[in-house]
Amino acid sequence: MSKEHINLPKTAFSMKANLPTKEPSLVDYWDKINLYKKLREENKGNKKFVLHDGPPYANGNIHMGTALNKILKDIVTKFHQMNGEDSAYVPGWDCHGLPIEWKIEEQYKKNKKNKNEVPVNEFRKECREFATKWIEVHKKQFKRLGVIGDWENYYSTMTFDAEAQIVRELGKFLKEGSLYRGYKPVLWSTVEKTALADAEVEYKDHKSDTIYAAFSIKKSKNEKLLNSEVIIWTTTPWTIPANRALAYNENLKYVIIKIEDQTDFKDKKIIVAEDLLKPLLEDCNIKKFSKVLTFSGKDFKGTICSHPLSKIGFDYDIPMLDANFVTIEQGSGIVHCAPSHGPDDFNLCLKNNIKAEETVDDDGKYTKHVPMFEGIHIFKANKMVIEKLKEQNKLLSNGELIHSYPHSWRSKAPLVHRATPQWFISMESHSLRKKALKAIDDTNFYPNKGKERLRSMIELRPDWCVSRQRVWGVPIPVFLSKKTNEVLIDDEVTNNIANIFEKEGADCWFEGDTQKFLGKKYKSEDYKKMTDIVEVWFDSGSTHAYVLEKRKDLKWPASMYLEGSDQHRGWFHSSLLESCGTRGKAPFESILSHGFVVDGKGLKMSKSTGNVISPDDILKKYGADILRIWVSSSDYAEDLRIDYSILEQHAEAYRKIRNTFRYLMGNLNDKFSEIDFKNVDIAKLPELEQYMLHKVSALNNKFQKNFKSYNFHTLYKELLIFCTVDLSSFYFDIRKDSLYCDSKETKKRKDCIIVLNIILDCLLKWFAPILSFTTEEIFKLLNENQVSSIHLKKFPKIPNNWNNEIIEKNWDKLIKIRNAVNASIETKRAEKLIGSSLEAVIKVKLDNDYYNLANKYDFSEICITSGANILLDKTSKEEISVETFKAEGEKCNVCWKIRKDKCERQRCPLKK
RNA sequence: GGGCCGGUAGCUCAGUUGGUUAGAGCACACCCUUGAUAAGGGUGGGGUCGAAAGUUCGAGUCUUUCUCGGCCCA
Repeated sequence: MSKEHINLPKTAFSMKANLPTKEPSLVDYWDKINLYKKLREENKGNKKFVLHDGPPYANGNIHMGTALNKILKDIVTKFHQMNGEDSAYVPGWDCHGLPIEWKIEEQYKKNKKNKNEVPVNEFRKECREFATKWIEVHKKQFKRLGVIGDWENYYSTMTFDAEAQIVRELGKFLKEGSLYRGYKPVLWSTVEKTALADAEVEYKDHKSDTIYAAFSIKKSKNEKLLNSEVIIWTTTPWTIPANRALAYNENLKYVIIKIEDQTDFKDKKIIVAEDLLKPLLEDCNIKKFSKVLTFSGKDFKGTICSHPLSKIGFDYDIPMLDANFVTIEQGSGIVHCAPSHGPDDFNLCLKNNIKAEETVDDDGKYTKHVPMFEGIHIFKANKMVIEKLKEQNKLLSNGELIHSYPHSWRSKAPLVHRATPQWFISMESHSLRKKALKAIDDTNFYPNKGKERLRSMIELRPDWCVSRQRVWGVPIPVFLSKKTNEVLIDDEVTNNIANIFEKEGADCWFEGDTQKFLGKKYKSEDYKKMTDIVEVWFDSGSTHAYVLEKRKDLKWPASMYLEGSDQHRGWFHSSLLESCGTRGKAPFESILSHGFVVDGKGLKMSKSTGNVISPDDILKKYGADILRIWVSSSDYAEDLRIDYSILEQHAEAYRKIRNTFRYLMGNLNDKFSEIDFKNVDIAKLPELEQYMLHKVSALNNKFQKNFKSYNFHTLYKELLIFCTVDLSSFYFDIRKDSLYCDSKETKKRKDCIIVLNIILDCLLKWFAPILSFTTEEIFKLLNENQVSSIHLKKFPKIPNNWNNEIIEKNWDKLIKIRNAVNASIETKRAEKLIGSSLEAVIKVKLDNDYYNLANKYDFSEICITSGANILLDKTSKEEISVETFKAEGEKCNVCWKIRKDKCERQRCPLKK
């Protein structure tokens, strides 16, 4: 019997995927048919779902984190799209800011160019070109991942309309009065000559000089303290010249000891916290001493010291102030305060009417306010300070300490706190904090823990410093009166500036003509133009204003913001504050945050560890669909592990899914016919088919549930299990007989074909948001003449009557019998009695319950054996017991069953 | 250093309000098949639930401490 007489599967859908070569042509196809535009046209008027893209920084190739983020966004967008919503996605880029500026400066250094000699706008132009270049690179890389979006009309923070709107937004804070000019120590880089944002600071080990220095007590209400020296410890000796106060904690106990060693301090009385005496004695190598007095910190009240360098120009009163930030963790229990060089110091001094002044300039050199040290760089001053203290007999000891210290993320240079004039948005003056906390309450978080995370940050954060002393960004559009030094607040001016920016871009701010910004109302010679720029978090925090509000295809607020969990302090945070400050509400209805990509062991990826995998590596080796499976199958609420063995595993799962599709298509001979689900006469189908449709219905319910809660990894797993367990090893295996051997006209086979069509249809749609390439490859094969896309389709609507719990219950039991049969067959197979299950005949003994159900079914079909006997066994204690025998007779060349008589099929070659 | 989150089979994940011998898929091993064939089917092994202590009749689940990892902050 030749094989032409049976219907073997035939399909053009290859088993081997070849994704790395096939996928790029599908990207081209989506471009060619202009898929994004089609999606918008076909969904016009539908309920909008807007996932607002958090702009990646236009700098450098994408990494796994970016890929994860973009794929997740694309999956969410596609799910909503196929759910029947108008799910617009407009990608954007963050362009201003220090990293790009730094890149250009690096190029200058290479070419021996001096930044200060280059006109500002020439420099800005280069920054703009740099960002533009990377946007194009990113665009290609994102599209390669299968991300569908409005790539032609993307947004960026550096377009003229964005720059203009940022000015308008800032103007709202200015007008309201919550934007104020303050004077605060900020973390300052003397290398980049700028204040740094929190996000721009890295903490790493640094070797610092440490000193124990002595401040003589000048005046005290407590006579016992007189003639003693207060000891302070610091890791920044260079701040001693800026010292204006000492801080103690009134809850601590202090002790006066008299030093008896033969040193400069012989016979001197020093004061330290009692709990820190022991380590201090060791550090300072003090062997002989006597305790003079123990007293409470409260006794310091009103005490005035003199500066240790008082005899050489530092003739200040140094008051002792109570502060609870003083602890016994390290040091001496008394902290030296330089209000210009530390936030705690600054606040304490401010409270006590001690003003911070400019003690260090932009470059890190002491100013004229610091006698003796003027012009010296602070990082070179430690030695001098130590020397001078020694000369003045005020240095108890000195040493070195390696500790965690803030550094610039770009230059890696150590940072300092430096008091500078800065622009702040107040958290309190107009209840910004309160509004933001309320807005968090009104937002849905996926996962829920994000809510607490954002809330605790908003609760604690200080006023928002929005100014930077750099050039690549949006200028802070403010004028100060030369006479009064007051800020000019006039809507007309702000709007005028914005309108000019809209036409010319923000570059014109740095050109000579100041009058054009002031208009006719004010004279340029009366006003000073500010040169600070707006920090980039304000730029990106305002995207909702110049993207969501401005574009007709989008909506405000966004349906969702979706970013890595670090953005609780970043974009989620700044967008929330900006929007609450200007609109009183959050610019998002929900926030989805995902964890970080780590290696297979859960460690963070880094060049030095050598565990970095780039998206490009994966695309070349596996293809984007494997990467997309990795994204969907991982729990994004936690960190996501990736390495080649994990990818290999997902590639294996992909092969199973691909083969499931291949089997479906093969048996349909690539002729897919769209079935109208509503019109399926389900009652007329065989029960197995009814059961499969019930499975489809149940899966659909899970699918909907998991999609709505954004539980993609559960959703994917359900789909995968359906393919492997329900289809491949069960339904396909059983129906192989009918599909291959029955003639195409038989009802049984036709009914099966209907179900195969339905399953193919559903699986294709369900998988489309995840396996965007593979489902499109299949869709194109099945619809050769159509200029369409699987991504234009909607999820299937499953009729309610497909759900059939009675059949489910029954078949769960039948499958239990089937499993028992398989186990029995396996024992005979191990004994080498039989090979294929078709060589077996089974005898199944069942208890009453099982028998009443099972005797209506043909178990040779369900278990794929050549014969089956179902018997009632009232005596046995077991519900199910199975015996397997070797089938006797001849093998039918068509159905491969072994039997003594002719089978029911007409083509059976066996004689009667 | 502080805050938050997390650690369940080799991998990805389930494990309801504490309640029988801790589950699934994949991977692995062995067997079968050669009419889904670089496929398919069957059977099976594999976990002191990060560690320790505690609460309890009973802990993967609650408490404490430790440890490892991640993010954020200093």
